[in-house]
Amino acid sequence: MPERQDAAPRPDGAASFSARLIDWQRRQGRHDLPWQNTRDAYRIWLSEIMLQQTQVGTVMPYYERFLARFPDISSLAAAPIDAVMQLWSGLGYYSRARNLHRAAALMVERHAGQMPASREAIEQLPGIGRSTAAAIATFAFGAREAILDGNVKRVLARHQAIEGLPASSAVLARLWAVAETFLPGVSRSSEVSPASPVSASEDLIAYCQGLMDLGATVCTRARPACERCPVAVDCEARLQNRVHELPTPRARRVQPLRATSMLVLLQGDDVLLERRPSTGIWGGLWSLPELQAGDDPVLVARQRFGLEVIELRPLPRLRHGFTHFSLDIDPLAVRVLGRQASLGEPGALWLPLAEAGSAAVPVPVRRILASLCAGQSPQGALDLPA
DNA sequence: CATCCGTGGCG
DNA sequence: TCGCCAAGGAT
Repeated sequence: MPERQDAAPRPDGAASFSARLIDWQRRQGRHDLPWQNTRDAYRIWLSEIMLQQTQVGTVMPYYERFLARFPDISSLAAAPIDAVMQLWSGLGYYSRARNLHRAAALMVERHAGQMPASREAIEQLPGIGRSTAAAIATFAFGAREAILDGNVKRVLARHQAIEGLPASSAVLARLWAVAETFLPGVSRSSEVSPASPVSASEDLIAYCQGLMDLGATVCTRARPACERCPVAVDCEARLQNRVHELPTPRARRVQPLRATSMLVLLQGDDVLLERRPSTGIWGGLWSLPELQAGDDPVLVARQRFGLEVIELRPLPRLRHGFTHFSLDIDPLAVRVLGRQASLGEPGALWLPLAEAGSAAVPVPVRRILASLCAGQSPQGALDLPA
């Protein structure tokens, strides 16, 4: 199987896919994102993890905060997990943060606190799959590795007119094969700019970045700008007038609606948070105790937490959307006494209401706490709008 | 291999 | 308002 089918100039005189993409990236690509213009494997790794299933604009403030608090692998490895989760709170997919923390510790233990340099070794770390490992190896070490994220899948599926669900194994295998075939050749830098040859690793970095930039800014899902695309002349989807139908969209399904009730247990200025299990939704985050349908909040407060209820007030319902279901949350503010009875209970924590919203909590809990904080009276009564 | 895991932006 | 999904990986 020819590894570099595309590396040579095409018979029709057009430059290769990679040469056109590299040239485009240098002229039209993104060059000033916070995680660019560095070869620091830690910074690149952190950005790649945050950017998984998350858009650039969302990531930026989280990235800056995280880097300021944990500037390198060893500081991250030494941090308590709650400090890591707190900086991830609101970003979603919280297993990414737990795996990041685990991987940092593994690198301290096994790799002298350094990111290993090969794609294969990087891929052994938790939370890092083939594509993320390839991106880190490329950007940090100038490796020649194919990436295949959502942007690249869309670009390649269109350019090669590959039908079928990109998540299916057959289509995925074809996309990986194309991604490898299109990699720049080992010594083709002179093709791009003969007057000022650049190193092969710089070409590889520009190619990798260019694939993602093209998907993010030109070959977008809706309304792609084919007139600005450097590989439009031989894009099969465009030639067949099928750009809008590729890649094949996922079959949609009805999203279930679930419901829960959350207890906001208040004593003095403090609210009770519970640590969620490390698996499942909001894994490892702190949250409000949940009430099963039909549970009596007075009994739950007494039996589960040893607290006596003084006052109850339902708060407005929130609907929170996830990728695969929606959740209606009915918060119930409860003023209680008897807090010492629950001291020492593992996985429970009293925090000042004003601070709890900035702890490692999921977004809807932060919203509940914020609304309560805004309506809190100095005496500590549940002074809330009816 | 299909499902699960968050949140926010956008058409 | 609502469906879609974004620099994916683990199970």
